[in-house]
Amino acid sequence: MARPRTFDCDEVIVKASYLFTRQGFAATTMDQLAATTGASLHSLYADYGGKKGLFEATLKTYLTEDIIRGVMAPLLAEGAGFEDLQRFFDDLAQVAKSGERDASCLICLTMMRMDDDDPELRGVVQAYLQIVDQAFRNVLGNAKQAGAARADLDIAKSAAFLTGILLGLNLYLRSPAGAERIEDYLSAALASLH
Amino acid sequence: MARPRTFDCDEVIVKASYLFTRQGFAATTMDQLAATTGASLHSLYADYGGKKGLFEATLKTYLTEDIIRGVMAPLLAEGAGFEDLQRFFDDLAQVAKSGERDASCLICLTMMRMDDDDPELRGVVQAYLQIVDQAFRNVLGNAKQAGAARADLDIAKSAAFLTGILLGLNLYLRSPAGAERIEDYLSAALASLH
DNA sequence: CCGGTTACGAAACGATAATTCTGTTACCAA
DNA sequence: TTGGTAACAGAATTATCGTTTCGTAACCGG
Repeated sequence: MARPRTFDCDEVIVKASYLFTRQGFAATTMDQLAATTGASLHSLYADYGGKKGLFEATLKTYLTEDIIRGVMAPLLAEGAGFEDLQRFFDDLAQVAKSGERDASCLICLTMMRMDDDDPELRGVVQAYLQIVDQAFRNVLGNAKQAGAARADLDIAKSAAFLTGILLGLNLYLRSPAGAERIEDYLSAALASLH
Repeated sequence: MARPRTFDCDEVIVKASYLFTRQGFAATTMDQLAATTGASLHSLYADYGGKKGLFEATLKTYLTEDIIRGVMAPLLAEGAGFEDLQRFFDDLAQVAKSGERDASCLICLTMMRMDDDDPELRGVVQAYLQIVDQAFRNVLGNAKQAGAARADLDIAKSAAFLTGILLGLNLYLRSPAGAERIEDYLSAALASLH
């Protein structure tokens, strides 16, 4: 009945996510977004209401797809244990070694860049922290039960610790610090749990 | 011989530092800077060449005054030991408890927000990381020598670890995570060194 | 008191970028 | 084929903000 879109809706979010992560919200223009996503400026406004709306949509998709279904999935899985945590950290170290600056997490970037107290963004960040905390609690709880961790391990405290380690990694990745430094950091963090 | 300035040069940097930390570089306007610092727009341009120049001057002053002469001084002092590190972390926890969002470090914010590879900013960030590393190495070295730390403690690795802890704290401070979470994080990090 | 130097204040400029508008084009159901 | 819907392209609009300019005011040595 009508002219079909010449772009893929999912692709828009993926490409936008890339741009926002690389350049940040402020430095990314609507023209760039239109050019990179393949959608027309008009369509972006029609679909998302504006730059902010597009950003929020991107952030939410990033949280569910990349975080929950992606990197965090192995830790959220039932029965995930210490070996999964080890693999998780090894993968992160691998990322650090590859030297990709835009490998850092879009939500962590948002955390650092949020100016005002935007309730929408704040909500996504909070959801992110909750998921991460849940994942670590899961792993630590299983490890404790399996005897892989100290019997006196404080689950809540250690989860908060690991969450902070993840946040620290994000900043480390944006810094001029070398990959060895970051590997040292991660291995020391993980070792402290044993 | 000429009309005297109606503002204090040092004050300009302090106030600018506050604004930049709170809102970030992009979101802070020259008008705000002029209004807050008390200097006229004209004078800001005359003295610093522009927004970027003012930011760089602010960053450098922040590094020397607030970081080197301020928070890091006790750890850089000759003979600084574990008890100084403990106090350092306690102070940070205290900051977290006070709930001041703008307590996070301007240089860490810059790290996260740097878009392009500005050599000027990159230099300051690198200097910051070096100072922090040096401080932690100093403390850890002294602690090891005094027998307060394990004899097999890897100084370089542990310093990289503590640096990451500091970075993580900065992100934690900007997040909606509560103060208890952050206290748990810090105490777990410190405990892991024993 | 005067002249020169410097800072102030406000208005103006120019560029960038978000948003809106308008005319045109592509599809598809009837 | 045709009419209607929806997307496209790009120009126009508007707002924001960094930067510059300019006339005025304040200070101080002589």
